[in-house]
Amino acid sequence: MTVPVSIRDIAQALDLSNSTVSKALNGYADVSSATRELVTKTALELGYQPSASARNLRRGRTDKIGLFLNTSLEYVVDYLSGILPGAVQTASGFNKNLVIYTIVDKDQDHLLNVCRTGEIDGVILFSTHYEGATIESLLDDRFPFVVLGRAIPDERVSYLVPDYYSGSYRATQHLIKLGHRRIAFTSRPELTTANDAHMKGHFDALRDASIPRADELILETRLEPGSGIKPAEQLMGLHRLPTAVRAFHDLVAVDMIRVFQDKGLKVPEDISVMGFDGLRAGFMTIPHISTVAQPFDIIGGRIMDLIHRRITSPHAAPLQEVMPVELIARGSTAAPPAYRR
Amino acid sequence: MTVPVSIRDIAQALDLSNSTVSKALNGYADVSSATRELVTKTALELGYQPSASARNLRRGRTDKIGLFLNTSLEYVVDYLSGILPGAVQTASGFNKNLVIYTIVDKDQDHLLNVCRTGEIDGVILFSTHYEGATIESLLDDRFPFVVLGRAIPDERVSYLVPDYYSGSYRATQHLIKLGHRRIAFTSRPELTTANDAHMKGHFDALRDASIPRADELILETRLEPGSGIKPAEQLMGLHRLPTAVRAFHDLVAVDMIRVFQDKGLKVPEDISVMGFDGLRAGFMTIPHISTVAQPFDIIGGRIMDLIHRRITSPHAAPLQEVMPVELIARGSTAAPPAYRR
DNA sequence: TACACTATTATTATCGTTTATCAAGTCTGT
DNA sequence: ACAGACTTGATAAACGATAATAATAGTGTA
Repeated sequence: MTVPVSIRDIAQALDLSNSTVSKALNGYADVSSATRELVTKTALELGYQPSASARNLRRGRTDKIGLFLNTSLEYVVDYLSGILPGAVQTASGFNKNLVIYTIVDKDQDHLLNVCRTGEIDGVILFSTHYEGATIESLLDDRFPFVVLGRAIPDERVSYLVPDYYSGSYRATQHLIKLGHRRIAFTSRPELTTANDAHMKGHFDALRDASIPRADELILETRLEPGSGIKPAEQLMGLHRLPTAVRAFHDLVAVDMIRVFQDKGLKVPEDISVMGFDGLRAGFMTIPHISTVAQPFDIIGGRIMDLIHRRITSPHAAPLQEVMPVELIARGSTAAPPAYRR
Repeated sequence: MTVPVSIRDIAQALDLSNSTVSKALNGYADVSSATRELVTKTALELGYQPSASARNLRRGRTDKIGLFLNTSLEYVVDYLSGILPGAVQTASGFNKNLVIYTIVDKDQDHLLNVCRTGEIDGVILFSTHYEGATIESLLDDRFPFVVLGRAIPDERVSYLVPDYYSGSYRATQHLIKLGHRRIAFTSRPELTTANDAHMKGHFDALRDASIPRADELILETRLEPGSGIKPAEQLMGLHRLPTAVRAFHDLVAVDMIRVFQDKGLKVPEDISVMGFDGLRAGFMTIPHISTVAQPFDIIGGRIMDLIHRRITSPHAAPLQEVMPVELIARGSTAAPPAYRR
């Protein structure tokens, strides 16, 4: 059993040609049911399993979907954890498996090289891992890919994106309904489409409530760990504190809450903090973070559907989907303090 | 670019044989530096990437490590999420990647079949996914594997296991130090080695504090979602409630806290709840769960080290390692209520 | 001049499948 | 009885890389 049994072993055992054995095992018609039965029986007896490498080489596919993970970005790790069960579950329904590669910084060459080795049939691109040129290259190669978390204004690409605009609108609206009028916002300018939608949702909600826009309340943040600390400190330095903050995502909210609490502010009594995405990290603070949750369980399966579609019907029009999000009020948001309202 | 460029294309372009090209690219000595340079240059120009399937077939390995995930077990998903960053990070250091397969129930045939196709070079077995016979089969096949989370009393197998005994001892000791003497315990009899260690740690701690053992306080639980509900309800039915409970793992603790709070009990004022494992789920309740944390970041990398070692030096003695765990007191444990002490 | 030796490149077999093409045998129908 | 169709199976050519072996040219030495 140590040395793997090949199709040839079965053929020799039964004095057949290996093509016949192959056909018998793969359900071709031009094999008598008698031989087929014989072949399957001995295949089972010998513990035969077709060599994946040989089969892949011949068939020109591997039935594997790739996904690149930048392990230094806590945000991405959390996000991946959320979609993983749905993704692998759905993939296995297609007889496909998920391969997880590491990517350092935005090593596009590495990503493209992996795709070109043919070790995966398609790739899921996290919005934070690729650049425009990469998409062009993949399109050139006609390599199947889908983008997760960013809307690409190009009809040739398939993507799945949460409804940033509506989520952002409702998040700010939630704060306004609680009575807030001085609401800070953290943005990530380099993530253009997501950021634009966030901003637009926020400002539309303000406008609809006739709240004037205050530039001092717009701060920048990044995706790296600890990226909520600086903007929180900046806010603390304002002569007049906002009564609520919209964090760009839950990890930023976690950082901000820690900073506020360290400085003696109570959340939500003194200041409300609203997160985004619905990461598990939103539960790590006390109080838990009010947020706009992406439906991770659905997203995982759906992104797999999309990539599977790209692979199996490359000529079908790419799908571009917007996922509805859900506002979840937890403990980090409440009415503003009376004295500062 | 659409059609992949093979080693033969380079050979033809330079009027060389493909073996020379192969050698040039793989750093063999018997190639003149002039040709080597020429080859690498045109390889780059043509965007050549060696076919993974062809290479795998010829080399007899794939540089992939497999891991099976039962997506219906929240516990396992949480655990995997915890070790994932460290695992893929370390794997990429060995030039290996992680493939995630789904497993339904304990489909051992599926697991073994995947191993026999040769699509992975080794496999990481979660303690919850395999059976004794599987280990025997893998040993027969001489297929590299390591077990995560269970101590196998067999010198031929490599495993990595948290220090259940010491962790359990310290968890109970922590409660005793807070003043508890009536401490309930939930066990999972079917997980023999882990359970035995848990039990022994618990009872040793009780013995060392001269606390008599009370059988009514030992309850059974399972791994499935919601498995903490039943034991919590059983406890509520006792004529005399314990002042503290040791949950078998954090998810059980989450369930129990919910049940207690639903019934009007305050945690930790009325009853303390101690978790185990240090899953992220421990943060989902208010208060956060006191627990004994496994060092997930280290475990992920270390389990990769172990499987890598099995693969590269199959004749070296298998390593069996016990990971130190850390007691983390959060909000779910406190002194017992005075009136029930 | 002949031979050994080195350095470099070519030839060819091989990994284990799948599949296009062929060949042989069995029926069917006129 | 024989052409033609229909079954069933065999042969051999890929897939693209690697590696063992062979071949060639060039150099040095007796």
